[in-house]
Amino acid sequence: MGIQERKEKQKLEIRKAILEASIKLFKEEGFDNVSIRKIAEIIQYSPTTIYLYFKDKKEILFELCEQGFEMIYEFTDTLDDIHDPVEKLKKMGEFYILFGLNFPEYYDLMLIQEAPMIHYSDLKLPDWKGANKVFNRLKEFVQDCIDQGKIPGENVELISITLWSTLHGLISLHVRKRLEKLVDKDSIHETMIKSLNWTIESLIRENQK
Amino acid sequence: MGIQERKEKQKLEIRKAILEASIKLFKEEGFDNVSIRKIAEIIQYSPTTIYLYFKDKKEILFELCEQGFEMIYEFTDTLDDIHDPVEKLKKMGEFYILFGLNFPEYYDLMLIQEAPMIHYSDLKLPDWKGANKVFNRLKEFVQDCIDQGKIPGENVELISITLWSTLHGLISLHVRKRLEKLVDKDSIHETMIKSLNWTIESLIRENQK
DNA sequence: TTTTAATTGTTAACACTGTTCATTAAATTT
DNA sequence: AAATTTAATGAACAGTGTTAACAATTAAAA
Repeated sequence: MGIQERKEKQKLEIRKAILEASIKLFKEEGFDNVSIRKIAEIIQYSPTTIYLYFKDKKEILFELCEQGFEMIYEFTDTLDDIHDPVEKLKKMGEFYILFGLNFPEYYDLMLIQEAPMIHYSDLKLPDWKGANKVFNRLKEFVQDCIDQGKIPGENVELISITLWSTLHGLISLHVRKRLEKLVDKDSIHETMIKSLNWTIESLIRENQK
Repeated sequence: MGIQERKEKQKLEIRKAILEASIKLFKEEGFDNVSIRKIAEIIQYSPTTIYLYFKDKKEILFELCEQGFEMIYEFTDTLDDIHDPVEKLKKMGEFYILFGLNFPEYYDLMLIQEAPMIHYSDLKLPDWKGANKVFNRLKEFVQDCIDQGKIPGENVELISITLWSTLHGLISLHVRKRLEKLVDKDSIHETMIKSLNWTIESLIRENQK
């Protein structure tokens, strides 16, 4: 089955080339410039060829998302040094905020754009793999806080999702150009950090009453 | 200046017709079907005529947004009966959640879509008028809570924005098809309500320590 | 009242988009 | 060498927002 193998390999290589071209376009020219025709031009194939390797554009965007979540997930590994779980939580939140502020287009694609999610429901993939990896990390950290008696642990899931929602709310308001209408433009990062700290602190204080 | 007046009136009428056609399309056929050509067909003018009354499509979308915020704002008036400011806050949050769940496309346009906000930065309008009206109401309620000693009042702005962000985070995750990947599909509303209550309760409890 | 000027509306076109279908070229199997 | 499967493509579809050039209508000035 040497020929079959080589063929599979070639197929994967073209897939890879398509993805790399997409990422290049995405990073250098922005989301709006990731078009099938432009990808095709980079890899020197006709636009229709892309449809032999990906079901549609959404499937390509989905792969870009996964890459983004991997970036966040990899960061969480660097938090192993910190022993205080509350500090871990804060650092994770701070990184998440910085990710949103520094790579707004990635954040947009990963958590706001509808297209990549429609792909999921089509193929019924293991649901939102990359995001779930990150979310599970968050839940671990919250659980650690509970285990060490730092915060009251009634509902890990709810606490985690509320924490995430707060940051996602702020970041997505910013990414989609709304936060600067409510908050001074120069204090957006500060506001997010304050909001994060205030939320976590109130969790802790509640436990200390 | 009778002629001028009549002309202005006619101009406003066509503007109104364009907006009404847009709203009709938006409500009946969804956001994707609000196109300049379709609007033109409804009002029986050529597509280019629309550009005599609106700078671009974004300006039309902006008007739809304002209409949506007015819907929310009008609801806040019905909260005058409630005297407990905490209850007011909760009811406002509950309504906001229902708005997001019942009119996801409106919510999307008002708080997620980029297009209507780009219009703002172009014309430097009084910033995000409708949304600010609603946000000010929220701040009033939070201030009431502080004044009546229900919650600690260090930073009204920060508390308000954090509360809003939490709900916006949840709703926008839902509207953009992410929440169902983290939470059981049937308990989305429940999760939102729990998250809202938990956030407000922790605010109150913090004060009672 | 006639001519000039300004406003209002339209047609055609541009430069795109994602996607599909029929057709051709290449590689593999019989 | 012929038949068959696989890979790749060109042309086209049906749409998008927007603009420039042109025609028609209306108002103002001569």
